Amino acid sequence: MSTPPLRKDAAQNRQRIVEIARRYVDDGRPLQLNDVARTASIGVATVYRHFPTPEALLEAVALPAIEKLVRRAEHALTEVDPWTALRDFLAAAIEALLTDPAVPPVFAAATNSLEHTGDLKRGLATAFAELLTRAHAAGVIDSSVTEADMTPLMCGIAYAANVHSALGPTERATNGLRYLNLLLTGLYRP
Amino acid sequence: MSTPPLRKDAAQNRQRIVEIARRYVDDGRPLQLNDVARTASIGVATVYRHFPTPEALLEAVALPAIEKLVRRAEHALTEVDPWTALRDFLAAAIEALLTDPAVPPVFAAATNSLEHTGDLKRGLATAFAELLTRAHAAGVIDSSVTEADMTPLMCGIAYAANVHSALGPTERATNGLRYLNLLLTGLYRP
DNA sequence: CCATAAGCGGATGAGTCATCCGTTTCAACG
DNA sequence: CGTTGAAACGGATGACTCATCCGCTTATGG
Repeated sequence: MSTPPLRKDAAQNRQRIVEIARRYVDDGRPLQLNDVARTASIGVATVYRHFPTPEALLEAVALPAIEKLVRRAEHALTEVDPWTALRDFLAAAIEALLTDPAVPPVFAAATNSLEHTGDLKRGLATAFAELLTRAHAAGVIDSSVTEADMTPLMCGIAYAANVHSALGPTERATNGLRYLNLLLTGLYRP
Repeated sequence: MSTPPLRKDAAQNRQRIVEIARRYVDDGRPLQLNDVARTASIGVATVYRHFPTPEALLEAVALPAIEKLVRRAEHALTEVDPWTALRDFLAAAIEALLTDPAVPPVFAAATNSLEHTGDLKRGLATAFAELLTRAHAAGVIDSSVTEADMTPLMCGIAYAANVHSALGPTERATNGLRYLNLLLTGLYRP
């Protein structure tokens, strides 16, 4: 599975493509590979070689945000109170989903369909599972909720916050956190 | 605003188009107007004349389900206990969203962009508002939740239940109701 | 039965997508 | 250094989707 390191020019092109793609995502423009290639003044084939599909490119764009979230998860695992740990991590996840438009599709995609972020997402799932196990053991959350529910629920909250396309980023973030609080209230068992 | 009645052949074609489109939706095939036209053995232009965009066609497909939900809302308004009324109606909404794949996009779309279901959706919003007002007055739900939150939250739950594309319809419905219950627990103020 | 407006259909041009293959560039090695 | 082969490049191209336009057909009501 080990890939030989990219040639210098290839690495440069790859990075440039991701940078351009990031702008597309931030501006809400559709991520069309031909279009990205033209903007980057790079041959279409080069773009397709690096990223066979728009999803693959989007993954690369979302990578830093996902990595950051993984670090947050690791940090959450050092928190002693299971409820606080879970709550803080979920808030971080919602923040990532609402802050970076590249994140939700990657988060929602099936893990095994992902080339670049598959491992990271599996890591997140493990962290989720651990946080949930602790919370269950402490008896602070609804016992019927499993790890398999968490990603969908987070995506659902982010989706709900984004449905009002008229709202600005700030209101959407606020709504996302409000919705998360409703869910947390529903989960909590004092 | 009153439209003269359609000519007989036109009405027939329209109905046929919607029927074919319904199959597409049920099978999860993308609703491409050219494609629908060919399947229906009807000229492309005819389809475009009746439904300028795929969204418009989807609306027509979703119409019966939305009408049914409106009737449910009216029924809920006759229930005396505000909490029961709200809960039952929300369950009906989730059921509609999860049962009919045509419903979620229509539900999530901005009301004012809709040709056929705009009035119905406004009616639903009014019913929602009334149910919420009663629940607030009775002090049984979180006071910060407004009518504007309800549609997004319902869409979010439906979305969460559908993220696991691997699951069958039954499991998805079950999960949707579980998620709704979590939300309801979070909303409830005893 | 006729006139006419409403409706029909499919050919077509604009636009997007992704592949193929001849050319160029990098980097390892003598 | 110069050579060489593999790696990477690029853009022309054919397949495909989209939606419009306009000449033809059919329902309807007088």
